[in-house]
Amino acid sequence: MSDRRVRVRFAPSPTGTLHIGGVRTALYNYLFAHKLGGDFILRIEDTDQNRFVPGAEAYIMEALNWLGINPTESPIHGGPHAPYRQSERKEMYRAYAEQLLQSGHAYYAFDTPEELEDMRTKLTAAKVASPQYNAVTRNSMKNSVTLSEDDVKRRLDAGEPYVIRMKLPRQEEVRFHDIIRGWILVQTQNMDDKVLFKSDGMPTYHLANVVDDYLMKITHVIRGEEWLPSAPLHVLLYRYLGWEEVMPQFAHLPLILKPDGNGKLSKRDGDRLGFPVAPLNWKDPLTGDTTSGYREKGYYPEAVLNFLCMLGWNPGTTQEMFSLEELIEQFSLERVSKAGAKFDFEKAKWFNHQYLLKHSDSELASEFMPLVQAAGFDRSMEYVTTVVSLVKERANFVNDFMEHARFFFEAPSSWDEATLGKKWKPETQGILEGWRDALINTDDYSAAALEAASKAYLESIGVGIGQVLQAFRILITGLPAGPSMFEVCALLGKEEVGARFSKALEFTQSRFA
RNA sequence: GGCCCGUUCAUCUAGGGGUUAGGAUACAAGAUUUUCAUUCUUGGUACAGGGGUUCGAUUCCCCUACGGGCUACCA
Repeated sequence: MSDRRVRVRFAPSPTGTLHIGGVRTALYNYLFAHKLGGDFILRIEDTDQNRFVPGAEAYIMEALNWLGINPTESPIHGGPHAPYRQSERKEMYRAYAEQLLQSGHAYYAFDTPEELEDMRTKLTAAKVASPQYNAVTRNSMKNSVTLSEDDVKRRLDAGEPYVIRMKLPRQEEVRFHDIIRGWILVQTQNMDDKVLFKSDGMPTYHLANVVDDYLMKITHVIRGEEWLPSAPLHVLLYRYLGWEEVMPQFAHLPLILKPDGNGKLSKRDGDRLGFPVAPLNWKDPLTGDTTSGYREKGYYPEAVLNFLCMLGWNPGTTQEMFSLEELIEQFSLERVSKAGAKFDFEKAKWFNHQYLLKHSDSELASEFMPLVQAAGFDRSMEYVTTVVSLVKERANFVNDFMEHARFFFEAPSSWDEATLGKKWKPETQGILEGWRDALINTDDYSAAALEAASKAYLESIGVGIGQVLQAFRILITGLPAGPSMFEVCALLGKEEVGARFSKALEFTQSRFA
């Protein structure tokens, strides 16, 4: 067992978007596999035909690809254990259910949904602590434990719908080791005879999962904590199938919780709180519901990975910024924390800002250029590069650039009157008109020269720059804050500065005179 | 309700029998930028509660509280 090649799998159901918690599970699997030189497998768990959503599988593939954590084996990459969709493996599960039937660890059950409902309501009414289909109650239900062999055969031959249930011992302790949580003990009296094989001929998660992990030679099962309660069942399945020797090791990850209130993070929280909980935009083809994604919001995949990884894991040092390569090198399941983590959207933005700042101005300009063009502006790459260098500090996303930089592309159509009014004094109009003239008469349009010319002018009339700088800014950009005004004017050029000045001064004249 | 898992600053977390309980984000103050942002400095707030064990518990054990997950012919 210990010398087996490490093989892990990410096994989502194609029921909609990939939730951000699922992305983290995929990431941890990926990191673990690469750290140990093993294989990372994507298996699509689509045994529930009712929940199948077209496009969901492609979405998962695209998301993993965007993040750069591609599997080595998958439905589209193929691999030695294909197929990797459970619906296409349907025929394989039957034999294992039969094996369990043979060895007495499973039985046929013919109960209708109404009968099951009945059983549960009766037990609840009788104040039974946990109503379940188990070693006690199965004796009063319609199954191959209570029915005669002939009766069972007759029903099967007649094509009566049935399921195959696991036959759990009445009282037995199941213990297994979880890499993150240590030893877990559960009594079979608290578990029930789970359905392994559904009446539609499909296995349930439990059977399919164990069979596939065995067949695909999975060595470590790294999955969300929501699976912890059924892990003992899986352990028993390995035992009854005779595979205990090669049973994978388990690692149940803590959940990602809502930033406010209680409960695990859900798709709805994203819309409610205004941040994405999915990697990519998604529109449900059935309901038409849309979910926004990190990619479209403007996040870098590296930032998402970095942020997600730190939610529930840490390297034991103070390092926070990690490349994928560094994560692979440093990751270990032992350092995954046990408690659920509340999602911190502010920190996610901070991470993106850090990654944004790591890009060079020319890289950022290339990223920003399509948005510039989409807004209908035609500027050189050189111009855009300078713009980007002036606004990048105050943006978390390239998508935010335009909001800070619009005035570099077109003259303001309005001016921040509230702020202007506060700063405005009777003499302001004259001071600014003089400033305009000074700048119009300057030929050297470097930021340094403009600063020198401006200061010389203001000094000559005995005015401190602080008294009029903000008004100046608003006249040129429309906004009360932004990059250095001398840099702004240098980039805009004499003609544009003069034009903006004149137009704005007309406005202030009529507005404040 | 039952079963299982968990609980260190507002949030993510480090630490793990003897520490001024550390870092990051957020927040606040100051410096720089005569703007904003960046950057720098500083600041405040945390071991859920109660019992043990121990010379000594945030750290180990038990109980309680709280939080979370599961409790389907869903995964």
